[in-house]
Amino acid sequence: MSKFYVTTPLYYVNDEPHIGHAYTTILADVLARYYRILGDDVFFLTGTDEHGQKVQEAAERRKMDPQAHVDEYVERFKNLWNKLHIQHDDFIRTTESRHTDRVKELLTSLFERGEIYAAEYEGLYSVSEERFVTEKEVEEGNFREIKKLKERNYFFKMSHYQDALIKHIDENPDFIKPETRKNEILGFLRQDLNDLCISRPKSRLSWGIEIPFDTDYVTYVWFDALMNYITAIGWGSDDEKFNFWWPANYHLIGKDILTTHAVYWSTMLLAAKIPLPKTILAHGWWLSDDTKMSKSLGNVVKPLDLIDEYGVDPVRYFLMRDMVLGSDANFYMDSFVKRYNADLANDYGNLVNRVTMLIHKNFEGKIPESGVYDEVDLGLISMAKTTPQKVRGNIDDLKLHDALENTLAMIREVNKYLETRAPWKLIKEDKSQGSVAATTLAVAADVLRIGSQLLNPVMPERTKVILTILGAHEIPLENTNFDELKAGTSLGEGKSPFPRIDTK
RNA sequence: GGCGGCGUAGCUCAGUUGGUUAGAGCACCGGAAUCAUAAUCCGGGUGUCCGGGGUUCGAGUCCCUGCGCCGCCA
Repeated sequence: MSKFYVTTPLYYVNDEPHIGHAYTTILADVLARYYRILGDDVFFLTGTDEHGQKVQEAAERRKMDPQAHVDEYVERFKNLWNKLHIQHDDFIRTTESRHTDRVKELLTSLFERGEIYAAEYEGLYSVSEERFVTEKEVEEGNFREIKKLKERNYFFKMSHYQDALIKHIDENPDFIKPETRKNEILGFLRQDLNDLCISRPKSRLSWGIEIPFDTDYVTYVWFDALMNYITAIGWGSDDEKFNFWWPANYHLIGKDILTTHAVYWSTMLLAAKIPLPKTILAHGWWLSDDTKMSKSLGNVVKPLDLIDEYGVDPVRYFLMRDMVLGSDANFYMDSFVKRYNADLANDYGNLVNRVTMLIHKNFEGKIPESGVYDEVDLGLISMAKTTPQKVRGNIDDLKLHDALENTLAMIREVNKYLETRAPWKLIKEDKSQGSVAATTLAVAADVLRIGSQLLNPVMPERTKVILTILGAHEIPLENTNFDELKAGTSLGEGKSPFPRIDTK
C-alpha cells in the first residue's frame, strides 16, 4: 500500500472546455481509480486557473466583476467533470485564499533570499499573448498586437538552476515522459536559460495576485497557477498533509505546456528547496480537424458530442484505448463505432448475454457448481490469473491501451472457450451440478467478472451494471482472484448495456 | 539552420539486450455453429519491414547515406 498523487493542469477558466481538457482529466481519473482499487491512498487534483489578461478582458466585456465572472465560468468545468464521472479529490481555484496566500508567501521568501530581483526590460510585447516576444517571432507573423514596451519588472533567477535541472533530468529517467519530450527539454536546456519575468504592472493588468513586496504589481499567471500543485495539498499550511502527498506521482499535461512544467515549475521548486515531482507526463493531442475527413459525409464529429448519444463510458473507453500515451491520435467517427462494436458490443456485451441467458434458462439463474477442471478449463483459468498482473504492469508503465487490449484478449478467450465447450449442446445430455456444462458456465461467468473488474476504472458505470447482472456486485473490485463468484449466487436481471451501433 | 523522433500487412499499430518460416486488432474472403446484440468460432497475407551501402555466421532490430513526414529550438 502506498500513496498516489496525480494532477491535471489547472485549466484556464476562460476556455471553452474541449476534448483536450476532457482527455487529460479522464486519464487522471482512470489512473486514480486503478490505484484506488489496488488499495493505494489516492489524491486526484484538478482545478482552474483564474487570473490573467483574458479573464480581465472577458469580465470587462461582460461588465462584470472578474471574480463574479470566474465564479460563473468555473461551473462549465465542474459540470463537465460531473458529466464525465470524474472522481477528483479536490478542485482548486487560483482565486481561493488557500492558494493566493501561499503564493504570496513563496514570493516573499524568494525575494528575501535574493531569488527574485527587480530589473528594467525593454522589448517587443504581444498584447494578445500577454508576453514579450523575440524579433524573430514577430517576423514569423504568429503574433498580433505587437508594441515596444519598456517596463520595470520582477524576475526569478531561473538561470541559476539550469545546471541543477539538467542534472536532475539525467539522474531521474522517469522525470519527463515520454523519452522524446525529455530530449526536447534537454535540447532546450543546451542554450542559456533566461530569468523568468514573474510580475505584471497593475497599470496594464490588475486581475492577479498582488506582489506582496510591491503592490504596484501582480504575479505572472504561470508562476501563480503552477503553485496549485503544492498549495492544494497543504504546503505552508498543513505540513503533515503536504509531506504525505508530495512529491506528486504524475503531473499529467498536454505537450503544449511541457516547458512551463519541466523548466519553470521545476526551477521554482529547486529555488524553494522543495523536491521535484516524480514524473511529468506529456501526452499528445486528439486531432479531429483532418480536412480529409469528409465533411460532406457528415462524419466530422466532436468527441464530446458522442457522450450524449452513446454514453460516457464508451467514450472513455475509446479515448483510453485508441491513444498511445505520448503521441497524437486521430478522432474519426468511423473508428469510434468500429471500436465500440468490436470490443464492447460484440466481444464483451454479447458474451455477457450468452453466458447469463444460458444460466437463467438451465440453472435457475444461479451460478452452477463446477466439477473437476480439465485442460481446457485450466487454460482459461490460467489466463484469468495472469491477466490482472499484466494489466497492473501496463498501468504502472502508463500503457493504458495495452491494459485494455490485454483485458479484451482474455474476454475473447472466453468466447473461444464457449465454442470449444458448446454448453448449449452439453445441457441436452447432462445439466446437473458439477457437469461439464455447469463447469463451463461457472468458469465463463467468473472470468467475465474478473474482466469487468479490470475494466471498471475506465467504464465505472456500465461495468457496475454488468457485475450486478453477473451477481458479482458484492465482490470487492480489488479481488480479482479466480473462483470468487461462488456456486449458488443468484444472477441479477438485465442485459448488456452495450447495444450494437447500427451502421446500416 | 541546430537537435531529436518516425517511416513494418488495406487501416491502427507491437516487435525485449541483433538469432528459428516478421506479429496483433480492425477490415476483407471462405467455412462452421445457432446459446447470444446479423453477435461467436475456424481457416485465408507472394508484406521489397522507405531506398542504397556497410558491420556480422546472422539485421526490421546496429553503423553510414539518400528520400519522405513530424516535433522542439533558432
